[in-house]
Amino acid sequence: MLTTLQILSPLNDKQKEAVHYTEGPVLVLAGAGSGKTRCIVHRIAYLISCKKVNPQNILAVTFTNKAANEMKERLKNSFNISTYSLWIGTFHSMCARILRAESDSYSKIPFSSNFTIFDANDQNRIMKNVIKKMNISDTNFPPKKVLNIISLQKNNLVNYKNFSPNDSSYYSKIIGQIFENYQKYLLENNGLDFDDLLAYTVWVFEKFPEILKKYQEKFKYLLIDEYQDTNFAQYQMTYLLAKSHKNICVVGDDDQSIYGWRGADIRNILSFENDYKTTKIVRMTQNYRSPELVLSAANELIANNESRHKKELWTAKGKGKKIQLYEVPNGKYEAIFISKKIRELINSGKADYKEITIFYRTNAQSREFETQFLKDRINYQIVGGVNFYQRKEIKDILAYLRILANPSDNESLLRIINFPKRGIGKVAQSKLLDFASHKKIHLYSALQKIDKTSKFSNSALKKMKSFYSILKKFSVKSKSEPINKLVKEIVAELNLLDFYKNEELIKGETRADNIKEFIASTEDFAENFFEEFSTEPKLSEYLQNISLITDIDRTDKGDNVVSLMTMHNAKGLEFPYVFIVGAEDGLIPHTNSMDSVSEIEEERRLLYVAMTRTIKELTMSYANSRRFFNSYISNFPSRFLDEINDKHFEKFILTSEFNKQYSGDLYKSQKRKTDWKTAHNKFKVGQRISHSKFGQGMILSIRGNGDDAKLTISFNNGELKKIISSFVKSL
DNA sequence: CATCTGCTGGTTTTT
DNA sequence: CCAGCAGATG
Repeated sequence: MLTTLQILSPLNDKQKEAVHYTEGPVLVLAGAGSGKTRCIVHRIAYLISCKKVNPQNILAVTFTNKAANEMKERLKNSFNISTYSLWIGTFHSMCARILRAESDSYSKIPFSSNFTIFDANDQNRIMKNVIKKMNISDTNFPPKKVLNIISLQKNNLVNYKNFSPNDSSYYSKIIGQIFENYQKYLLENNGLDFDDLLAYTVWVFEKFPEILKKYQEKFKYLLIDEYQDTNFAQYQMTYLLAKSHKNICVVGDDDQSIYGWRGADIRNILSFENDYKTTKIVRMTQNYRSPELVLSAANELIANNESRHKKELWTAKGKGKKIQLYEVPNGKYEAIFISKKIRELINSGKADYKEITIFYRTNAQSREFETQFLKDRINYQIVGGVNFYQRKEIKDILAYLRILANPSDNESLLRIINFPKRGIGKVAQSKLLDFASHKKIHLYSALQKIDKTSKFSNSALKKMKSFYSILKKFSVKSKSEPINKLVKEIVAELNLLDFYKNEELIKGETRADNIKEFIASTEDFAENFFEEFSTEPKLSEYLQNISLITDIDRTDKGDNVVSLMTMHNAKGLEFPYVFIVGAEDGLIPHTNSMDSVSEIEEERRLLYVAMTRTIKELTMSYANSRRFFNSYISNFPSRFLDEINDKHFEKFILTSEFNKQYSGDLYKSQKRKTDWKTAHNKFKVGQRISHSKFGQGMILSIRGNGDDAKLTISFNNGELKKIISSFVKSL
């Protein structure tokens, strides 16, 4: 146990205040690099060591599982605190845990504790089927768009029963019906999507006061990190938990709110003091991370936002180097020259791979860097992007595991009923589906119950029986054997490694490698689990942990590599050498996020977040031309660059040098005719319009500027069309 | 019933 | 440019 002095002395006055003030509501407005994480860790240590608070009475919510793990490590290593009974995790993981704990004790909760968590891929598949079954066209109701709408509803605690859009259009009515069918399908599968984890937890708290009371009493001290990125469901959840004791400490920075599009509401942090009358506010404005030139550039940029708490970060660090700003001819050359710069940093001994990072706005931008880095032998790693656990070969194995844990999970069963190929094709599958729905049972038990009286051919019957017996065998093993052993046996029994070796050479090989890595990861998991709980993890323990793990959480291997990631994934991280690429109008701010002030402001915050990750040197670049599918587009430098005084930059133009090397092809692109300063859209998303031929409708999205803008419109007759803006009149 | 092929459409950001 | 998918073929 450490003394109060030992915990507080490394902190500055503001940080001390935030740690010290443990009773009642506290709002910590912590600017970028001001020691936010440190503050939370020390506060937890202070509560446990000095205030003698039982660790099981503390709940700390972080934005990623990675952040949670880092906090646990720091508590263990720096303060010798056991994190065994401490709840530290994301909202989603905490909700999953609560729902698994409570759902079996209450028959009114419409799912049971072994529920499957469906990820974005599953959601897509499911939504496609729902729409198909309803006999509506998926061009009028694109699954992803519909899912997006439903997601926002759920985050605002709207379910299909109380879904009542303010317009009574055909479009909205159908959305309501899709919502209902989708949700019912999830529950039939005993499955939840990400948003359900939040929404059902709030629902449970409100519906069963005794459950709420239990958690209110358990979590006497709440800490919420990144509060600026909470949505209404998360807001309501914390409000309910804090209601009785009000020992709630939220930490955040309105300037770093970058998830508005996901339902996050910046007002949650801006109006915290109104929600809790006796709020103690701590403002932390000293930045310990960035050199002065970088910080003041970021300050200047963010000062252009209207809706924010006014504040200016300062640093005691030296001036540092100017931001290097490069104009390059195109995306390919951007990668070539950055690769060169990185090579120089490494060879000169100035930096190690792991001290360098590249931030971009869209995942697609990573490709050019990957190819170039492979050529130049620069070790790199993509953080985020296509999730390891979402790869086909991994999801197939996971589907086996899921069906064993949750026999109602038809979705997973259908995924593997004919994988690897065992001769159960479309026809047999649809017969099985009919049989199951007729008997009102799920597919797994349908497999068990089919017999000669049902209309299956003898051979189909035999194949399905044998599939059932395989599952049955695994199922028995899953109850006694640890997860790592089970996975190994499944892979062996299905002969997956050989299967992939026979596939196309490169693809098959990486797939086989991924499976091996997956097996290794289950072994790691089992080992860690045993260390912590002194017992071997079974299937259910594994699935509960794995379903919410994302790639960002997995990157802790400490490899010495350059990190590539989106600006969104950069949140909470820091690197000595930062490269921000694609600083262009159209990328940041993104074309799809530039038709309202609030969208532009969020884009500005995103760039602000990216810039303030810098510990030593910041380099930015923009390209004149960029590959877009199979054509080229020309972008202007980001308007945000104009908002920063030139004295912060050292500018380079690489165009002329480049023209000599690469003439021809790459320069066929035409310059965009409109200047962003004058370009504007007369239409807004959500606006109602009319068209001479198709009648009235509502704008769902806008692409491009001015009269050339392409509008996606849902017309009242149910059709979805893409129309050039000049053919449309506002109502 | 499985496999092959040619077409389409998708790129904003993610727990 | 590429993955995923519908429809034709063996």
